[in-house]
Amino acid sequence: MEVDAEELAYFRRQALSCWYLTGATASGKSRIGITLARRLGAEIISLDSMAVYREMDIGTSKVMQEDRLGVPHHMIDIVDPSVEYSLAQYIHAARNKIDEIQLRGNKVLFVGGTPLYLKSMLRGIFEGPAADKDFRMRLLSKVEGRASDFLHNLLQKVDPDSAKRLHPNDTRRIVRALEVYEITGKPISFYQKQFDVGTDASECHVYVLQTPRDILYAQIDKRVDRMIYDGFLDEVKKLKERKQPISQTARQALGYREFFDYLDSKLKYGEAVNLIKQNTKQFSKHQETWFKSLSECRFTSAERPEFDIDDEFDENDFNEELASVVEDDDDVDE
RNA sequence: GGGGGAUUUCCCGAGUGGUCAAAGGGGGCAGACUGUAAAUCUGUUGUCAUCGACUUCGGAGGUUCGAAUCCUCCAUCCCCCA
Repeated sequence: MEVDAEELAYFRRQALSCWYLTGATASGKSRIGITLARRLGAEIISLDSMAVYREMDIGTSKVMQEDRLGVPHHMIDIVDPSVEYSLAQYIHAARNKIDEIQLRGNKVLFVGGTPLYLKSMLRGIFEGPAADKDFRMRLLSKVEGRASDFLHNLLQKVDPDSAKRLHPNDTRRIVRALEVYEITGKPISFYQKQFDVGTDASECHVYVLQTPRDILYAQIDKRVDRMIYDGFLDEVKKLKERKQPISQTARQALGYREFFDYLDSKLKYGEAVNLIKQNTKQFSKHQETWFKSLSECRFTSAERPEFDIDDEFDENDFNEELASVVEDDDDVDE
């Protein structure tokens, strides 16, 4: 369970050999990504915590096969919605994909907007224990009727560093920290600290598409309306009617959780739709905060993206092709 | 036409004489974040400003040392009786 420095270095090198295209939701990553991938001769690995789920297409804005213009996409539709997919599973699978693609002689372009996955790809993940449901149940059953800082106090005893770092109300992280300590005998802070060192943006290819807030918000509204027009609610109904219920993780995806609440009569239809828009905007802000905090990121306008590609890359060709792709996309008939 | 109830800071909503720039929630703004992450958690949110000062609780007056809170009139909305 020790962190192997050599292994860490290997994965860093591997991660930095890839390209990354990210940005807030609805900033146009997918379209630009396909064009960029073609320029680079890259295959795309989706960097998205929800696109891994099958049967969740509309609400996750998956790029459908016919729109991929021949660029292979990976890490999409790889698990059943009943599965609790996790960060670590993603990272392990993505690393294998990188090897696979590079062995084929292709480059790798990550495209997606899950910032935690981005950070974990770039900086690594510790080989800690998986979530332990039983442990968590046992722990939480002890909490009943205790003071609100009960868990925090427990953590204070075994892992003061983490206790200091975590707010007493941050139950989720406190539980995880206790869990790691319980299983490994070592504080989670011991494992985590080596991943706080970033790489300078000039040494990697991590591009963040930026859109002015008001424009982005308008795009979000438009996109949500489009999803609904495309049958988003039916998609959610089907998920609700499955014999095998969808996982907690999948259920909390934006748009899905609001429509589930609508279907459970906890929200009126209009309320649900407005909430989807609002929550999506909040999410985009959250993403923005993440990107700002990562030293690896280079920011470029989503309107006219610029990438640092040396070999015979023609910016004009790129923009032209990009324009044609975007055009195809936007014909929303009522 | 008569009787009753409302009007609070961006929104909802507490507050019935001082401890009120005004609870709580939402939204906004900012931040954290490594096995649930499209999740979760935190800070902040009248104005200017260092203490502090100034302007706010539909409007206008009044009572009081002191009012979002009491009185009068006006405006708007709601309910009940005609």
